[in-house]
Amino acid sequence: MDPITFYKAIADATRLRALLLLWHNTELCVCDLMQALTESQPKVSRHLAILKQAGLVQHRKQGLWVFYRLEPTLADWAKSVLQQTALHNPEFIQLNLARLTQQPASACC
Amino acid sequence: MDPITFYKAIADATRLRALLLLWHNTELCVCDLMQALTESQPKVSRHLAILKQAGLVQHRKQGLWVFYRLEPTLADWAKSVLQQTALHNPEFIQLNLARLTQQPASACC
DNA sequence: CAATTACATATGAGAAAACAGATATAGTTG
DNA sequence: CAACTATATCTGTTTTCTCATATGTAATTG
Repeated sequence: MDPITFYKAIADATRLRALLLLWHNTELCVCDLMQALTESQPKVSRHLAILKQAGLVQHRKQGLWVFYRLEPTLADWAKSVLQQTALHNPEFIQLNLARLTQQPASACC
Repeated sequence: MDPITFYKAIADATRLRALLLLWHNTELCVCDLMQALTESQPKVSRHLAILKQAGLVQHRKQGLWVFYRLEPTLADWAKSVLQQTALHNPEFIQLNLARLTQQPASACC
């Protein structure tokens, strides 16, 4: 994993929030993320595509919807960076996490 | 330290390389970095200004030249991120480090 | 079963904004 | 004045957003 590719990918609030939500929840569909991030569908979809392109997430299609999760083969140092970020910046995703747990996972679909 | 500010700052090859060089060498002047990075003076200077603006480095003026070092009060998680990056991506700064040690520190000034 | 409708997601186009680089120049210090 | 560093300006590139539309799948209807 090239560090610049990695850092460019996470140097955006929408993308970093999405990643940290996936760090907390292992698997989320696009509509979950739309709700948690309160962002439009095309915006979320596009940013997820960027994360996938960069090799940070993988996706799985199930019927009508698509579930994303962190790329399990992500380099350990990159995982560690995400973990540090998640653990020491709780306020950064607090609201988004709350919006997620208001609804049981994937209740939107 | 806001994570987006931090990651935007390091999501650039020149800036990340400069930071990692400072991680290895504690203190370097602009001309050291110019040599190690083989980049123009205005380019190095401008990127250092961005790093300083983001709170990642501090600088000290001594006579004619300016020495930069990592901001010592940088949040621990951010330091940890830089460390992970430095330790697990040796090839990323290998050449730059070599160019640095060819000359004794600040031999350029 | 065929056709239609509804739904979730992805993508394309175009405009606006942020960014990076080069050259020239300005400060500052000795 | 000479050396080192910072900044201004212009230019070309990259990002990002929004709106509209396409794709693919499920459910419904006749």
